[in-house]
Amino acid sequence: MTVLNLKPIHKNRTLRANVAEQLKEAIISGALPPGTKLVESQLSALLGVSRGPLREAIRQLVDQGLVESIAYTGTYVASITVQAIQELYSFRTELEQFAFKLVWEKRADSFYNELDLQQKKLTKAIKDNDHSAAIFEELELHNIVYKYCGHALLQDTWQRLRGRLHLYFTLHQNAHNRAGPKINAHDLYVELAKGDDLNAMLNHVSDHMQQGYKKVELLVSDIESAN
Amino acid sequence: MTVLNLKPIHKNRTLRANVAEQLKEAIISGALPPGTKLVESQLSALLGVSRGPLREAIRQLVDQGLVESIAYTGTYVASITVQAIQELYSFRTELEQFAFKLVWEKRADSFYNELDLQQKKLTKAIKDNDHSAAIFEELELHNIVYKYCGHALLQDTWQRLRGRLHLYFTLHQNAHNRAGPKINAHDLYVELAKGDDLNAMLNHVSDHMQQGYKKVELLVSDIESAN
DNA sequence: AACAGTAAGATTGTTAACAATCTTACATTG
DNA sequence: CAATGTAAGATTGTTAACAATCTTACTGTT
Repeated sequence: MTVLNLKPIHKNRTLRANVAEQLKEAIISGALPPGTKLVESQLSALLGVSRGPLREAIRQLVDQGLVESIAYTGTYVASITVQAIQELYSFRTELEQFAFKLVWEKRADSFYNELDLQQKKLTKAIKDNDHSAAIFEELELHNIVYKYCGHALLQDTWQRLRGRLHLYFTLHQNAHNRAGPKINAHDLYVELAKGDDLNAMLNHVSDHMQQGYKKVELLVSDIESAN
Repeated sequence: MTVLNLKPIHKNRTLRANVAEQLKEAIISGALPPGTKLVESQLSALLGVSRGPLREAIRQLVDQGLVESIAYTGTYVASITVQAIQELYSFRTELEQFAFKLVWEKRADSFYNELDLQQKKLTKAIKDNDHSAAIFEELELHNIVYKYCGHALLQDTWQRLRGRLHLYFTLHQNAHNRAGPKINAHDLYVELAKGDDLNAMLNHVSDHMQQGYKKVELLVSDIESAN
């Protein structure tokens, strides 16, 4: 039999999964801002779904840290705190450094090609002024190293953070009305990821994250002044 | 008003939470071995609970990696694979090193005291030949650094791994019919955690984890030979 | 005998009604 | 008027019946 490339079947067909996907999208796109109360009866009516699968979907988002739940009281889109942002960035630094350490000796052409391809997608989104796409493509670029390092647990953990990270980016962008990723911000990242100096890469990850944090720091001041 | 020390109220009172707790206990204690099919109707009857909250509890365990779910087909207690064990140990090494880096400058008497206290509990459990308690107390000892490092996201991630780790320990113990943690295995760990040499601590964490992995390696061969 | 088709049973997914809890507004009391 | 008690409404938690899907065993065909 010749090689047969079949597309994966979308076994996403449970309502629970669809609802979770839509809710997540609504949150990370900023349509449901932090603090918004998620009333089950309203949402289930809105989505044309009963409360059972909706509740299961909400629980999933709780586990991803995108919503917070208080028993018998309500679930709310997760609020942003200074500490949460700091933690996310510091933790993410560790994860991505670990990922590069793992992937370093395993890198191959497919890895390099995907980096280049993804960088092009990111650049295009920025040039097109498509802020929303730019955020997605930036996360996709960082996703590559996790995908290739072959560590399922690490990738899982990264995916869990990714939603919150996306939300922060979106909020920052909405608050300051432009300012997606800069056009050349990832040139060095890709360069080093294809290069021979692991330590340089690790240091850059650290720097890159700190720069990212500085960017979101503006959001932090907004939050503090809002209290 | 004088200082008022009230115990936290057990807001664990939703069935979902209670069921999740009991199911988790049943799994990590080995009562429900890997591969066991969790039939909702059976479990709900057994627990005297309807399927709604039971399903929500099961979803929670899925997110913790303790059970695996296939839509319309069934949920099963997570199987053990060599890769999963390796990943867990390598990832845990990174997490705990990060935790020690964070806590190092913040350490205070309460931290040292808790280490000593917990080491005593662990030693007692081992002396009493209470294997199950020894596993718990060992995990509690490692839990301390996560508790004191003040990084909620890190602690959360650790908690998520802890269940699976507990399960591996239990399985290993059941398979080889003794061999909880050795009586002095954590002396150096506590010593270094109270000492002044961060690098020595980080190296020891790495060694300690590798020793732990070696121990569970026996379990690995059991798995492989079972296939 | 091997294979495809099919129907019965079991199990998960979903729904809608019911129960428990919380919040809010209002009345009561000192 | 402040503080406490109370009742109404809203919302989450729970249940049990119904629908969709999968598995398995059986039948028939080649």
